Amino acid sequence: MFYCSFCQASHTFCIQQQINDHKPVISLQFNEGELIFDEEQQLRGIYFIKSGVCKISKMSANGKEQIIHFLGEGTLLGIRSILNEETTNLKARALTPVSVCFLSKKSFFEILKDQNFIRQLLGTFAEYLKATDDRIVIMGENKMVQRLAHFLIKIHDDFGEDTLGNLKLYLKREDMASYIGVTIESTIRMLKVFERKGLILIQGKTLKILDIGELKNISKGFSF
Amino acid sequence: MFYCSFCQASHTFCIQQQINDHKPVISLQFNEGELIFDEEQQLRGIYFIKSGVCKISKMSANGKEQIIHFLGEGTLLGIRSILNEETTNLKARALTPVSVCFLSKKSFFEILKDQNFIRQLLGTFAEYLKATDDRIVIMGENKMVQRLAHFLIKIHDDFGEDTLGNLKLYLKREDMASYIGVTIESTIRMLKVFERKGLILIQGKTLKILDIGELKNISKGFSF
DNA sequence: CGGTATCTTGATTGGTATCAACTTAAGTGG
DNA sequence: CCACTTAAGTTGATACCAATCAAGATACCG
Repeated sequence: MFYCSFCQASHTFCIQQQINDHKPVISLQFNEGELIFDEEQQLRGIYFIKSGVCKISKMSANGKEQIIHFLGEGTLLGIRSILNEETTNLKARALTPVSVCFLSKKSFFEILKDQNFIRQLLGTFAEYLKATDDRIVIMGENKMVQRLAHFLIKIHDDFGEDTLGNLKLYLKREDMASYIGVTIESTIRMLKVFERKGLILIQGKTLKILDIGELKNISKGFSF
Repeated sequence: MFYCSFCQASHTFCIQQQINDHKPVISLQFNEGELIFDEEQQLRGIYFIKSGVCKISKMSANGKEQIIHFLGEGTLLGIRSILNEETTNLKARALTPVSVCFLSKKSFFEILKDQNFIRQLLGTFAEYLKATDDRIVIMGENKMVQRLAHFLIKIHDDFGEDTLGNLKLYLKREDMASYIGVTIESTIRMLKVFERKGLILIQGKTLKILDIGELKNISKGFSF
């Protein structure tokens, strides 16, 4: 969690506070796998994730889905298109049950009058932009080993472990593949390699990180 | 050029106007190849490109340079790090002679009090974010033909042609390679293929687009 | 004019995509 | 609860694209 350079509180807290102070706020629930919004869609407002995880993706020219980010609680969705009065450029789908606040366009522009809020928003955008720049660099890595290692670390850091030490966020092989930009088959094969090397443990659907240090080395291009 | 949803003028114009209205504005010149700022640097302010083109890049884990964007006039540099009070996450280098306005951090935060400016800035950020999302998707394309075709179209659209119909922006093979995420050798080879197919014309340093329609098809994954 | 940066070409290796088949798991309705 | 259907995961064989290594050509600059 990062802290707002203007108000010294964490962004998540601030933004949520602002949104809550502004009525009406509509609460919405999405089931696992449900579509929050699609590409090229006209939104009526923005979404603030209260809990759950969703994947943000975009269809590539060849019809493959490229996952841009996995986003969890405290994230705003749909702002870009609302701000620019455009249709969405990305698709958002719930990976777990997701609970959001929906804020109408009108209410959003109302909050936007608040000097403090708008500055927080700029800070949030800036953070998001940094993360997105990093994604470009990672996608430019020519070896998938590195990208897979990076992905595992990211999921571990962002969403943590359950009580048994397994990754809390379960992802299909398909989604892993879409995120790192390779085929499902290659993903499976490389996961097996990681398992054989004692870096991870695969038990059915669950995945456990065993040697995060070595994974970090791999993601940096060392050894292998 | 896109138009501001708030003030109906083009962003470039508006932002420049705002900056000019705010003294002191320091004008700086950078020669071709000169570094504007490096990664992990502490900036004292932001830069507004008045003319010229620069490349924004980041070192990947394996020590290769990944070019994120080529940015021309009307672009703001360094805002992300100033807003978040962090060091830069990217490197900016002049590709042509570049003329910028430098605006101190203090002056920037002064302008930031202007409700209108801050909204324009949000709009600009949003646009930039969209472009960056697209970059991720393109880097995820597994075939370099598509990425090269896309790159050529982009340089053509963003920076145009000279009076002879050649691409106005000259780029080294190295920079093309860094942008599309492949080796220099592969870039050269694929350019030759494009030339043999009559899509482009290579004359020494200059490059001319002959069949932009077919390049667009290739970038979308058709044929080839 | 010599030295350095950039560009180019060839041969080889290796990583991933692709295709095809199969296994396992998860629903679903009778 | 079982038979059926579909989704997800897995494995192997093969082809192809791009990286790598090595060498040379060309342009550029002091």
